[in-house]
Amino acid sequence: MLLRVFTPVRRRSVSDEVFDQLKARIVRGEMEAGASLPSERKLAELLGVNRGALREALKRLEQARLVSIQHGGTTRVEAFLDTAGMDLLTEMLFVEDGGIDTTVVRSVMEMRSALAPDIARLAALRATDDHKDALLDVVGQMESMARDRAARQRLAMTFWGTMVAASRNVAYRLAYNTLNRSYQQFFEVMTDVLADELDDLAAYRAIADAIDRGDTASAERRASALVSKGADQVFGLVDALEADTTKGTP
Amino acid sequence: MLLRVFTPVRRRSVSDEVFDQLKARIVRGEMEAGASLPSERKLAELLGVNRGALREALKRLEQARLVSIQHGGTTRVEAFLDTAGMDLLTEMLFVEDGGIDTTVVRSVMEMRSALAPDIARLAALRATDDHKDALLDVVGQMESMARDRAARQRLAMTFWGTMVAASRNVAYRLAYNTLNRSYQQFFEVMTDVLADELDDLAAYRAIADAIDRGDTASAERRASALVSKGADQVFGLVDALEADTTKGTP
DNA sequence: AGAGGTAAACTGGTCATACCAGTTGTCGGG
DNA sequence: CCCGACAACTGGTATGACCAGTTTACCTCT
Repeated sequence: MLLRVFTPVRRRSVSDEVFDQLKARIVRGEMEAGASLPSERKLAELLGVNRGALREALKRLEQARLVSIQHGGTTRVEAFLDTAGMDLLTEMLFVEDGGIDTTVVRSVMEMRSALAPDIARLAALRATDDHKDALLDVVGQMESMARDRAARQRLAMTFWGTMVAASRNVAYRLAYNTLNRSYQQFFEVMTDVLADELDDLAAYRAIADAIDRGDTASAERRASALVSKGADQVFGLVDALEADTTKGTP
Repeated sequence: MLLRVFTPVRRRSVSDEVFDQLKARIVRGEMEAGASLPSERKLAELLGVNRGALREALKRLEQARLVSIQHGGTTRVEAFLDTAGMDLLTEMLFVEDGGIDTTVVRSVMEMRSALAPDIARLAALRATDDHKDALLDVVGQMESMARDRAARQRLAMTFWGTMVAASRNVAYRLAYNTLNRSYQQFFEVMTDVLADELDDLAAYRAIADAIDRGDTASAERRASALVSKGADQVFGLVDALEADTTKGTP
């Protein structure tokens, strides 16, 4: 962790700031779906920014399908649960006061559990020799770092990244990019939470071997078992957190 | 189809046009990853647009993670397969001359097949009474339109939308929004392609019933069987298309 | 009084221009 | 040869004007 003592100063531009602020307000339900935003001129004045900077933010909100803009009409808030894409997951992970939304964490882990087995199956079906070599190599590295779980965690990310590439499924690959991004926000915490999964070196080896010999059934089964370990741990954790929360606010 | 005789004139703004053009060029590989774009001033002049309009497009490309912008530095093309989100699927579906990319279609259907069973399982686990009623109602409507497949296809979309909502998994819900959007671009074609699936009214009924009584195993199994029907048809079609293509260009 | 149409007053969309704020490279002095 | 200051880039922000749609209110005609 010595590498991260100094957090890089992230200079945030005005339009980024505006985008994040409006996005947060919409996702937290402070502006209900269907409601009209103030006109660009008024909103820019309210926020104390230039109209151009505001427009950059609004166009991005439109692309994220959080608002819909109509030339001549007003800009309205969308029902984002029915329109937005997975990119919103990282925003929804956090609740107002810095806490995390356990239902979102559970959702992400459920999706991971559903996708990983099929990714492994397809990888066994379609992996090129390069992919196979890369997988076996990564697993070898993991085995050589049996005592450093955090290092293996980073290698596991490489492992799954290679798996997704080997599956040759572009939908999985793009979904993985987004899921991975939300995962990285909890990277340090996950080192302990996913201990059972990360310590199961035999499973990673078995998956790589199965893919190497094109054994789809075995790859699928082993991958399912592996990610279930981490998922079960996370489910237990979020269940406990939810029990605490409901108990704490009677 | 009488309702759609007149296609609404979709006035496209300058910044939308620029965004689409640059996005297409990047996705088609005409600008390789890591390459620098011309400066905003030059690019605006090349495109014949104002710098502000160009910036709106560039900020959207950055949000889609197709480019990375650095204050003071140059704007560079990203390796979008490793960065972009699922929203890019709709763009990648189409190849330069208007044809479709069969590998993308296959990817989407594979993802659908992987997610649908788990969505059904979770729906059986978590559906509220309102969700159950809505599902049973939709299935009832489908059964009453046994002869109009296109109408049932629209109802099937409602069915799955309700299923996803009932699963209470926000990751599935957001992914569904994106997948559904790409699906709707082929809506008319799919009426025939998915005939086997859409005609299996008993399956929809079985799933709704299983969810109504909280039978997770049955819901999962029936959903898996149902979507497999459509997937198999699509796989057969794209396999044939690919065989034609490779044969046509020796 | 009601229906119709027209104009004014909104809304977002585009533009030109200037300047601020970073980064990069170059050139001169130590 | 090293190093620091200064151009000359780059993107970021701001102002103000005008274009292009939509909505509304009012006025006219039936």
